[in-house]
Amino acid sequence: MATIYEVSELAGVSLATVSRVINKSGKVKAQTREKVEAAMKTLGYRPNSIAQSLATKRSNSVGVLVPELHGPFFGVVLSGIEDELRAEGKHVIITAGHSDEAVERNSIEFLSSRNCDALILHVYAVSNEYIEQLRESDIPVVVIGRCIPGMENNCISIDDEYGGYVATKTLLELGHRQLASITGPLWKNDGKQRLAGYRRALDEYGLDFNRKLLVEGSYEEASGRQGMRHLLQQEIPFTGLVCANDEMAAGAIKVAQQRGMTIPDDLSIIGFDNMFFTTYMSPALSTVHCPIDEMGRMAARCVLRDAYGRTGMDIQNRFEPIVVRRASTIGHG
Amino acid sequence: MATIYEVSELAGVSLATVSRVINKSGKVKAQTREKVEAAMKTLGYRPNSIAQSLATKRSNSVGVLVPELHGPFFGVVLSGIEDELRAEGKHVIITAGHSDEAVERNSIEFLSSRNCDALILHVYAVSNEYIEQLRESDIPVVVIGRCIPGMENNCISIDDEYGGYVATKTLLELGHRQLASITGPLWKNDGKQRLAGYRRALDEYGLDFNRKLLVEGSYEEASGRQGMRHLLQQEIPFTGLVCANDEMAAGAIKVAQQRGMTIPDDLSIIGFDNMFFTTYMSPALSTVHCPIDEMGRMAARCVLRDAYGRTGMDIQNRFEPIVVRRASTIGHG
DNA sequence: GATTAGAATGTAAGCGCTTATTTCTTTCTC
DNA sequence: GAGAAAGAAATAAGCGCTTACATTCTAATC
Repeated sequence: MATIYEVSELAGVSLATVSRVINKSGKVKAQTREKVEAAMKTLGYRPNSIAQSLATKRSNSVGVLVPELHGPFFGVVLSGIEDELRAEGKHVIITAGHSDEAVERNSIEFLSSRNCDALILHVYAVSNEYIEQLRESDIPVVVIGRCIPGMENNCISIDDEYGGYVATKTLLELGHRQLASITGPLWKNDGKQRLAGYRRALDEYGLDFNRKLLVEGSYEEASGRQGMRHLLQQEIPFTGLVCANDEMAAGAIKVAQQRGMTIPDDLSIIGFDNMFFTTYMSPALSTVHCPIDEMGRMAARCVLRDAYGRTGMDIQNRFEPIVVRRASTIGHG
Repeated sequence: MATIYEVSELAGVSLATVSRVINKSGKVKAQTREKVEAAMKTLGYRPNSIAQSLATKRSNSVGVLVPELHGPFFGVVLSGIEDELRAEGKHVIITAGHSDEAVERNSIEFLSSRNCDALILHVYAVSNEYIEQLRESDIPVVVIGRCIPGMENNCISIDDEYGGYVATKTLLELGHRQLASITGPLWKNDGKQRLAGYRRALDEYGLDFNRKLLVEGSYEEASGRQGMRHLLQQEIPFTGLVCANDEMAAGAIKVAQQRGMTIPDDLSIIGFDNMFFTTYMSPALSTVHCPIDEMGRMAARCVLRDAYGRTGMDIQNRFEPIVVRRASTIGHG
């Protein structure tokens, strides 16, 4: 690969001048610019961005840490991020944290030693303190899916409590009074919040919260199946089921149907996330829509603002989920 | 961030020595190594990998280009790649090519100017020649989902023709004789190949290929719905449907069910890819399994071999799809 | 035509690290 | 204990680029 030196030689100008035309910085006569451009072209020159980074202390890359790369959720987030960042010529370096504290920390160090200009973190295990500390270190950080007090402007989150609330309320308004729920992992903030919303809605309707009609899941389809089996075993009748995400709802439906139940006639079910596959299911799943693509974009914009000094961008930090009613829920009584 | 210089100062040794302990290269007395390590620790030193890259001409990062970041398919591929590469301390830089020639080329240049040590490409629009040329340029390239003659060792692909063939044969063996198909985009190689397999199976059973029972889809769910509507309009009876991917199969099932058909009693449907959501559907979708996670891993291993000189790895370049029978297919006649 | 402000270009010192080469220490042999 | 060989550490030259500062042009002014 040709270097800037060869270009300067061929064009008969100094390194500095070549650099100026590359970066469109400083003044350079049209005529010399053309000479330089011609030389770059004949040499097939492309600036070495590693060298640029070293000299400018900007890597033009932002590190992204998500729990998993596969699965329907994070792809969408990444997609939003990449789109927005790429348009500004920034690179995206990705790693997976696997919701494990050690792996998450390790990934973060990995990314920062790579001189990322900023970090976008969707983490579960690492503490708020750790993140605050990181932020003080110098590198701009934006957090997805968590709202850390004191750094609201750098967090992109969704109101999970409210989501749990409206999901539950939807069933309640349909007349259901005996509800069950398969929650997310309760050590994860979103799982906890969604459950809190569930309970608030029950409270509001003056209904007792029955511990036996609650199972803690893991957000995976298998745990939805398992949870459903467990609920059925209780032999306590229920006509509505609130699941903390769509995959678990899918699992629950599967089990219900295997047991000969008809959804929604025998049981109304609502999920959470509004993943693309919810419409493929039969019945199509009612769920709570989360604008995750949008959240990814917003995270990218925060980075643009904090690390690259862009201004005047529309940034929304907090999102409100909305219910999407489909065929898996129906009126009762 | 502390630099190597500060470390050398604090430890009272030269830069070279510090570098040696960082890289575990060359001989260094245990005693001095400890001094250096202590200094690194008290300074919280982490090597600047940009500078390392510049000096070694290795960026320790590999560029990955996939058609899309969202969607159930590529996340899995990425996951396999990241897993394998990360374990070796390599970074993954991702971009999306959106199956558009200009965007794909642009992405590739973007990645190579970033001094990636290798490229993993899952492209649709760019030509084989372009890739061959790229490869000659100097940077190791591995291609997913395409088998380019002459660079078989750097391609990870699946036998789509065979996949189309066995999918179709599955229905045929179940006794279906009137088949329809919703294909992938026929300008994409995989779409074309799957269709070829479909036709081969028909041939083998001495069945005529009826153009009217063939619709070209786009791999998206909507096009599955549309395709199904179109097929139904032909008013030619068919009892089996082969879809070139699972999403279109989901769309087709949706429409069939809306029209009051029962799957699989009225129509057996088979998909392709074996995406995770196929088991969420009712009936669960029969499909053709493609080991895409595995393919991602293999691509990563090729990179490890070609760019980082690792040896003795198990690498499989060509994969064979296998049918997974579920509830959406049933015997006929 | 001398003066000079401003534009255009050049010079050279880094950015933080690696590594070939050189220099200084040990250790060992006879 | 001299000399050779091996081992440990230091020196210094880059890697390809940016940029503050210095220098040289250019053209406008009187």
